[in-house]
Amino acid sequence: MKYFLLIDDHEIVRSGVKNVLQELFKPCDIYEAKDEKSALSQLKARKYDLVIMDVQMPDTDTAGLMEYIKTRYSDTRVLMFSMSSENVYAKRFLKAGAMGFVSKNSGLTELKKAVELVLNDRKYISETLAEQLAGEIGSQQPNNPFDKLSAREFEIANLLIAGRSGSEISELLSINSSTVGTHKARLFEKLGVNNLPELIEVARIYKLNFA
Amino acid sequence: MKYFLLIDDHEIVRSGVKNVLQELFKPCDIYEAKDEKSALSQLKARKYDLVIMDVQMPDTDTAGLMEYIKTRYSDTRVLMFSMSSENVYAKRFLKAGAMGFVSKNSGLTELKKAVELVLNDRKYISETLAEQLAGEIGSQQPNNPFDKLSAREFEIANLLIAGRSGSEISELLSINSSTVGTHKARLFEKLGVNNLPELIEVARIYKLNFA
DNA sequence: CCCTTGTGTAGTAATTTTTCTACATTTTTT
DNA sequence: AAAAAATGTAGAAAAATTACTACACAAGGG
Repeated sequence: MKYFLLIDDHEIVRSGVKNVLQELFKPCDIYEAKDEKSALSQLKARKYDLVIMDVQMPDTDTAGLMEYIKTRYSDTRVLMFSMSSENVYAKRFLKAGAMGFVSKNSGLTELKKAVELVLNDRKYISETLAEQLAGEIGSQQPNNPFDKLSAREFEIANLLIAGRSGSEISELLSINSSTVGTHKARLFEKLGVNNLPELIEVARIYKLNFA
Repeated sequence: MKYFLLIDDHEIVRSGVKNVLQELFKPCDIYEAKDEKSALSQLKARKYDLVIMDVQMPDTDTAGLMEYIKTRYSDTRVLMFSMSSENVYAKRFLKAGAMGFVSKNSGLTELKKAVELVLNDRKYISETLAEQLAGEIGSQQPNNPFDKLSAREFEIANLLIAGRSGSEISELLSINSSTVGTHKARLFEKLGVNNLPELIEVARIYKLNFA
């Protein structure tokens, strides 16, 4: 008999995941929590084989909650689940001890696979994510991707986030605007983002203090 | 026998909604579409009593799709479904002819109620939304600056926030990129912002959801 | 020490975006 | 209904950004 805990603020999503699990593991108990508070009390109530948690929930520090579960209930596996395809989240949670990461795009088949693997104490990550992570994980990577930036790149990242245009930055720093472009491309590459909103998102995730 | 069509890019959500519908209407046929293309072909294949569609799907002009359904299949009711709790979308889609609007937060009970009402050709809006709508009627001015945007501007604002470039938007909406530029300038003006980060910030403040 | 890698810097060409202007429709106001 | 304002659309020109490519120099590893 398997025990599951679903932590997600959307009842409809919980319902969807629940059906998948019930179909997969005929005899199983599935508990639900719609916020941090109920998650905590559910965790206290019994032991779980697997916790499936949404990465983004309002008013909830999901990263913190995950780490709490890992320390407090170390033999409970955690599978993170995201409605957004942001791999940015994935890296962070995997490093923090999650056993797997499933993004919304990855349909039911993938969810099933992930659950099965994780229950067998094997990690699960999607193929595309695996590729991106290859080499990165294990090696001593800074936990904050902004640490990978050079001083100049970091400076420019901040200005970009503050809404400055390339030409403004070029003037402000007295360098050619092509140079700004080069720095921008390199920092985007290092952070694994493709556009400004993504940069802002990553900055937010890592609590980069920008004015 | 009722015929339903679920249009949502998340398989898990479709699965969740499907279960609710099957439970409510024992004999019913539920078809699914994960994108615009399959939605169109499913629509052509048979008549539906109700289409339930997610407001935000990648590479899909959901507003356009909804209007298409309303003109092409006028007796098919459309219930919009949103992963975000925001009324901003609701008002727009209701105005454009949707029979109801359910946000993801509003659990299964509310979804059921909405489906039942709409199938009886009655409109559905959530209580909280009704309150806000009522409040705005009294206090002439909109409490959300995004209400000042036209449908097109709003659409483009969302795409911009989602990280789409002008040229991508121009392709998606099949309009000239100059047109996108014009809309962008006008919506920036209306919202009083000067650049993308500011737009994102305003959107965040007013809890405009974006994927 | 030399060689590889990372960083700061630009030039040029190709694209994209911005600015301005314009105009036909809607929509609103009077 | 007539007039005025807002909207959706785009063309042309100007400006900015991106994509490459290149190169000097500093730091680190062998």
